Amino acid sequence: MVSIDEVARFAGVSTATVSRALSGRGHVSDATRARVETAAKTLGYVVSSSASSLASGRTRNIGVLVPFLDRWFFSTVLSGTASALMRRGYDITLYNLTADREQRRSVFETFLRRQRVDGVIAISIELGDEETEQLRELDLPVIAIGGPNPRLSTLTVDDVAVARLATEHLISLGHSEIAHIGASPEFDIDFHIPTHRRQGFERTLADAGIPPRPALFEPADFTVEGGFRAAKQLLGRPGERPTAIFAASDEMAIGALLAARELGYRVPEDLSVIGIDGHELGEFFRLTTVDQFPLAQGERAADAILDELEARDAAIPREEPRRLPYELIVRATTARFDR
Amino acid sequence: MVSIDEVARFAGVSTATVSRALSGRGHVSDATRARVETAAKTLGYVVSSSASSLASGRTRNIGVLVPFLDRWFFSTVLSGTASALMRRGYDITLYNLTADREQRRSVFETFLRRQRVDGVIAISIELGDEETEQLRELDLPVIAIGGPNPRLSTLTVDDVAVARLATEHLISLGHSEIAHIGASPEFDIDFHIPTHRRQGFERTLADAGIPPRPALFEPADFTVEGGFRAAKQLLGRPGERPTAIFAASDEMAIGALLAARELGYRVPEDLSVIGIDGHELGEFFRLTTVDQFPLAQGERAADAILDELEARDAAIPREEPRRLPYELIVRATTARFDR
DNA sequence: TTGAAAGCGCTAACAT
DNA sequence: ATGTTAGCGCTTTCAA
Repeated sequence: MVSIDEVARFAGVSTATVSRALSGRGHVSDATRARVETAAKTLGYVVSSSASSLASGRTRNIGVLVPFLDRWFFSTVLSGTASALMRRGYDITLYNLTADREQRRSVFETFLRRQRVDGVIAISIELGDEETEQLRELDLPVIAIGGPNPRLSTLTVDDVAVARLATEHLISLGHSEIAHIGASPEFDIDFHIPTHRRQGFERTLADAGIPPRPALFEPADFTVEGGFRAAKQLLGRPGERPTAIFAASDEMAIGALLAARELGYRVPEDLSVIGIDGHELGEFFRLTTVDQFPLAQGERAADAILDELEARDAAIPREEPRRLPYELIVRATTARFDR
Repeated sequence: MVSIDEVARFAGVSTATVSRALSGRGHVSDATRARVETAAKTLGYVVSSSASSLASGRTRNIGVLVPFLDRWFFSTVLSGTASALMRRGYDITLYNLTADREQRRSVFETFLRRQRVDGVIAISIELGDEETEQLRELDLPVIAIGGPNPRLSTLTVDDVAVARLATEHLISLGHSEIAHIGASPEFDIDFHIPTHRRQGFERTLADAGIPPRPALFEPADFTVEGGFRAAKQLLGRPGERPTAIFAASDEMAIGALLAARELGYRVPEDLSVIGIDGHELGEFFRLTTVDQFPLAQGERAADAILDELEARDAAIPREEPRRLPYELIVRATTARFDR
């Protein structure tokens, strides 16, 4: 492996100058910089990250925490983060927080403390108090997507408002028998997003003067299959039959669509279906949804953390949770209901 | 950040002993080791990865190359890799090779050469000759999933045999009008997997004495939507109508299933459908498939590279491509065809 | 089994 | 604008 000394010798300068020329920190004359760059290129020199990190305290590496790698939403956010970080020359070290408590502890207690990263992005992780504290103690910039968590800088989509928008869309089309597939109240404690969506739904109904109908709520696990099963229950039960289903994720909405078809419902003539997320299959299924632009969320988080890193001297403002955009995308699974 | 000196002082030993006790390299008496461990724990000491890497030349970090982060197959393999590496105390640095040629070059020329990783796992990447060479020049263990590439250690599933198995399944059920949705021959140059699958299909038909029917081949892009469109073509065209469809991926097979339903075909009574991969939705759609266990593939790659790293002294055998297992999973989308 | 000390390859003061 | 040099925090000989 060619080292900085060889480059210095080749270019006829000191190692300090090589370092300055290549890193862009400190002043180097254009002529010298050119010589150094040529030398580095011809010798095939690339800085050793460990030596550089040890000396400078910067790693050019961001740790990214994800709860799942193999679910569409998370891998899409991650994809956005990865490309944005790479564009700016940063590496990304991936920590997949599994259900295994012990392994999860080790991420916070050991992995993240090895001084391998300059900052941390937590993608839609429900952090415990202790974990939040451990993150803060790293004394590194941290950006969390999700939350809001008052103790951390967060990028947050207003899930209550998102659900409100979806619900209002259905109400404005004339629906009042609206079913909801989402989180059951028991989950409230450690998974807030679905709960917020359910709250947005319920409040919007209340605001519109539509009485709550417990029978039109069905819990599910955010998978296609879960949505399918929930919709079968909702549509198959004798008695109160919804004219619209609001699923708390697109994957569940797709499951509901499939269930409706199997039961002989025409969508949207007999039944309207709306989801949340902006899933890649939404277009294919002509699904009406509230898009939350997950790819862009990942990119934003990357940009936010790098901005924070590069403005490290300026007083770090204790930030309000930054709001993430969302948008109603009306496709072909929702329509007017004429009673 | 507490350093090794503080631990040494606290435990009343030298830094060398702390290093030995904590890393497990070299001999330390049990009593001393216990003292050091206590000291480290009470002080909250965690070794600095850059200092350790610089001094030892080992990073405890594996670079993982993936072509896509947001496609089910790749993120599932990655998930397996990530959990296996983490279990063994290794970090993982993620390199997402995008379509951007320039960015892709920079991964090989810069990112991977920063001495940040002890080894590289390449997940289903079609590597160019130059890229293969650059990987070899890193002088690091490299494991590629896919290939086979004679210049690299690979874990390879025999795609020709996989396709043969799927095809034989259909033939054994009495089908002879079998359509294939897969890669068009033009892709042959830089994406081998679908091509191998097509070859396995064609050879098996030939071996069974079934004449090739160009009209029963339809190219698609490995997405649900692509499979849907291809199946619509296949099933909607007047004239030769297949009794079975073999899709080169489960996602395309699911698309085909949806298309068949829309056109009023009953599956499997009127049409059999088989895919490849072992997609998580396969169970839900009752899809017959040839599972290639992507999660396990990722774990295997992780184990393989760590084994190679930890046996670094032993002569590194230039290996045969190691074969990955696959298995026919018969569910409910295939059935006998009685003419 | 343990300690002393020489690096590992850089960066950043400090000088010039 | 450039060079000299003292670390950065470990690991690993080498000696004891």
